[in-house]
Amino acid sequence: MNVGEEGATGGMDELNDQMLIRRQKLEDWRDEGIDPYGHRYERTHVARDILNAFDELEGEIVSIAGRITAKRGHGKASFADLLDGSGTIQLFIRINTVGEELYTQYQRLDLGDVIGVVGSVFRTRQGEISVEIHEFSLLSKALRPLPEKWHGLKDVDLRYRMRYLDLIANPQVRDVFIARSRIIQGIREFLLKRGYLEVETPMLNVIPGGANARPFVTHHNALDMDLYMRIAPELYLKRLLVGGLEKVFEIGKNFRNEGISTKHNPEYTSVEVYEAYGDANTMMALTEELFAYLAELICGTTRVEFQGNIIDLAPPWPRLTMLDAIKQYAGVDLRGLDDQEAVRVAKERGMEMPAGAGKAQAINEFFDNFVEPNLTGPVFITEHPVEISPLAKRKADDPTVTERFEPFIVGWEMGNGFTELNDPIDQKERFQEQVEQRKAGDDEAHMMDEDYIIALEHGMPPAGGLGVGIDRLVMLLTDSPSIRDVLLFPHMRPRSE
RNA sequence: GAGCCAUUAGCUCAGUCGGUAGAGCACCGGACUUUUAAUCCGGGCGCCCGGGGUUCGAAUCCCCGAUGGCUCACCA
Repeated sequence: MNVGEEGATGGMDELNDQMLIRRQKLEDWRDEGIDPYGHRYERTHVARDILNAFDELEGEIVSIAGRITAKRGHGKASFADLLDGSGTIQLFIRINTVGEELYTQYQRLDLGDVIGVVGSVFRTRQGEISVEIHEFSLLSKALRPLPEKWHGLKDVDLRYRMRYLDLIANPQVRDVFIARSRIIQGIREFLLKRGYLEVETPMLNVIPGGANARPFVTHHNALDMDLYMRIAPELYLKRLLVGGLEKVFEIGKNFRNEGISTKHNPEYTSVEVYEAYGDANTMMALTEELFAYLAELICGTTRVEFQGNIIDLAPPWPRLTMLDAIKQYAGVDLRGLDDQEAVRVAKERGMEMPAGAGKAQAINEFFDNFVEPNLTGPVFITEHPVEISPLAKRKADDPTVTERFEPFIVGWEMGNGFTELNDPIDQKERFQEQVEQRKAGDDEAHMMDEDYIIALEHGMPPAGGLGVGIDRLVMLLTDSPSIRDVLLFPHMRPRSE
């Protein structure tokens, strides 16, 4: 049995009393020659139109449609609430106006039924803008009851598995997903306006690249070969830079075969942006402007409230190198230390360092443990060690670190960007190091991508690149503490037994 | 993967010391022609997450499992 057959549902083969009664009503409609699953319905207005333009519409005949979410009967007159895509409006019906037959049919309607209504706009004694029903059509008979009207649907398991009920019962949930849509639209408009070209690259990869992550494996039957779901679009997008598409971006899903948490879902949405002849600084400026633009768009201000804290996204954001950040938050200066010394200091501070670990790993550990949680931000963390940045260009005056940056806000890494490595020989060596790490058991290390090296060998212009996790951005701008709150259908284990 | 917590009616939740199941909403019957968590009268809901065990007796105690949440780990 799966959830579609239990929980809010009560089972396919076990109909509870309410479901039996609704099925009986379905037959009653059919017996009267009425198809309880109607067809197209011409609407003149949605609920919000009527509420907004009452002065012009008072006394007018309108046609609306939606789901009945409440009924308040008074004998020979009744009220109901009708929920459509724009909101809720009250319905009113009187036996004097519609006659006994239609009134009886109205009384048979259940909460959850979808109806179309033709009626007149008026305001009740209590002052509520309403539509008095002249006639109505049953458009869809609901065979299962709605969640409770006052407390809504609270069970998080049901909210995620049966998101449609969540959307009906909890209006603020709808607002989050409307905001999500506007954010993605905002990103697209922001980039298009600046001359970036939107492209699509493969999600089925022969070699997954562009990130350190375990991929999902799938299989192509006709070719009889395994393929990987992409973990990032990066290497394809940079091939486009080689091809002369100088400013490109892609919005889409990435798939990572990793743990699930309040900040991680196996499939998530990112935007990646590349600009030829730019560098990390170009992309940091772009990031600041983009985030500030989106905050204004969604929140009306760059001062965004997240879980009680105010975060000001107005540019410019401070920049802090990884080593300076560690010095500041951990009180340890790793600058000038060699591998052995750095590892020793890390161990002294209680971090586990695997055999063969060097300064780069020590820096990474210090950063994760002491720095990251403190980065309320916004702040750009820069100059990551070259070992953990295999696609980023080395800093001109220090080849041990890269021209890389990560925007941090509320302690989360919101993205990643750098001056792109366009030296094919250096890139090949970096891949080779990754392959060694893979052999040593790191299944998140990169694979060798010869085809990508060949592309670089044709000459890729110097460029800046940026990736932003859109889900986390939506969390930030909608004050949502869990990634599941911004994914319509977050990944859930199937219900067994 | 580990720890903690949760799972009882369609939904939201109570359930005492282990004595065999309750409330509100929803539903059903009745009253009510401007209510809005409508109101009033009457009614019955159930695989107490699943499986074992202890016990005369288990929603309750013990063990195993499932799903979810949080924290940590993993992970950008």
